Amino acid sequence: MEKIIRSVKGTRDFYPQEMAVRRWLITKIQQVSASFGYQEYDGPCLETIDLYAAKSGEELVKEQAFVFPDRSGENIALRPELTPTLARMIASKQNELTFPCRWWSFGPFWRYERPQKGRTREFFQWNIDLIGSDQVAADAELIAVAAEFLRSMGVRPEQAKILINDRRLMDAQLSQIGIHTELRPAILRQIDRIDKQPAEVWDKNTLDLGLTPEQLSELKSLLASADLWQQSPELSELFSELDALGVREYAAYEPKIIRGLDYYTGTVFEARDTAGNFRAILGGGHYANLVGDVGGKPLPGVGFAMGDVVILLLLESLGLIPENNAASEAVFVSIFDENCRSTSNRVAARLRRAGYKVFTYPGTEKLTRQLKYADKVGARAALVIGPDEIERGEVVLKDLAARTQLLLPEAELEKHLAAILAERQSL
RNA sequence: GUGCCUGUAGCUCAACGGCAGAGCGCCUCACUGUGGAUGAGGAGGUUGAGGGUUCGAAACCGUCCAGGCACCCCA
Repeated sequence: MEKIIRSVKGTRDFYPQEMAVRRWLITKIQQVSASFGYQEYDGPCLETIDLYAAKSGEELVKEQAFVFPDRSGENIALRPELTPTLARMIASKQNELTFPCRWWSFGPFWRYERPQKGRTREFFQWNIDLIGSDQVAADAELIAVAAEFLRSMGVRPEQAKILINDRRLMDAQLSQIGIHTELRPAILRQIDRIDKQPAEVWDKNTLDLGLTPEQLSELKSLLASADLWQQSPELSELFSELDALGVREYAAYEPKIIRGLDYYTGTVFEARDTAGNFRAILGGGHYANLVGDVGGKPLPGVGFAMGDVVILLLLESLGLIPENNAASEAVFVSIFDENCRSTSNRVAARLRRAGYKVFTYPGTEKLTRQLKYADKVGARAALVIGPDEIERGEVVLKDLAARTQLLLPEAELEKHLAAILAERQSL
């Protein structure tokens, strides 16, 4: 093995094959976002550490952000999430924007974490937010966006579900059990990890937080209550909205969903594969005041984020990633010999101007090699233009997939090419 | 940051203290003005790195690097 300088831990190389998949994912995200009237935006990848100081979970910034001093000594962070940037962008134009804003973004993020399945140090994330509305309808809309996205990827409701809860409901329920206000945040965090710890360990840890055995028992029956949402007017309305939006089948109530980030104040949700093979596909919720820490008038909203890693793992496991190959609709023009090169180039140029994707061979190696090359890179069609064809003004058009070929006048080339490529479209 | 598992040819893996191998892929040829196939040859490894134990290490031991699994946290 030669000494090759290693890539940075937790980063991924996107070769054309992987890049085509990423491009496909971005296209789907763009289409779904636009179909709900959302506009694309982006912020810088570099931010001052101060932006994150007051917001986010503390651990997210202190332990999971890539932070380094720039040449002037200022501490710069590679953005670990987009929400603080969004808050700043909204706050600084708060008086000129028209609310509610519907914004989405897709870009790279970095977190200094231990890489493992579904988690890398550099990842791409779709962020989408509806800002400036406190209505249940806004929460429902974002969940519908998530559901329609899953649908557009070919993921069926029995394969992945959006699990929904409401922090206000949980808070009220904890209060009813008699859990004191100061204790509730810790209990909520504990609820969030109930499926990650063995039952006895979780019980013990929960008791250690200060619950009585009776409260623990009540808490556990609370978390097993699939009908709890019916006690929440907001959730009742939410599920009814989801029904009208045609995405009810993707949604499910789940009292264990809390979400880690502090700024969620109402509806919280995350999408998970029903087989339980992967971590959360996406997560989000309702916040009471996006711009609270950045200054500006209180502004509620709802949004979610989806990383590229888990969704691609899921799609891969479900066989839902299409074959993507940039060359698959391209035409290969072979170069028979030096004397024929100019004719081949002329034909190639003409086809490009007609809108086809056309590539040639750099040298004049024998046809076997050239056609093998065309086949391996996945070209859809190939042309052979030798001395005999040139003399008669003809070309040989090969359908590489069908393994057939036609000898035809050069003038009829476009007509036949269009037929071959149309045939591919219909597959 | 903590614990556990793994690292052998381009890829997937075998060899488990005694000569480092297979399948696939790659290259050449049969092949002539024609790509899936078939056949015949061929190239390719300091066994992740650098130490130790041993007559002898891919294998055993500790260190580092990387990947995976769980925790933490989260997309």
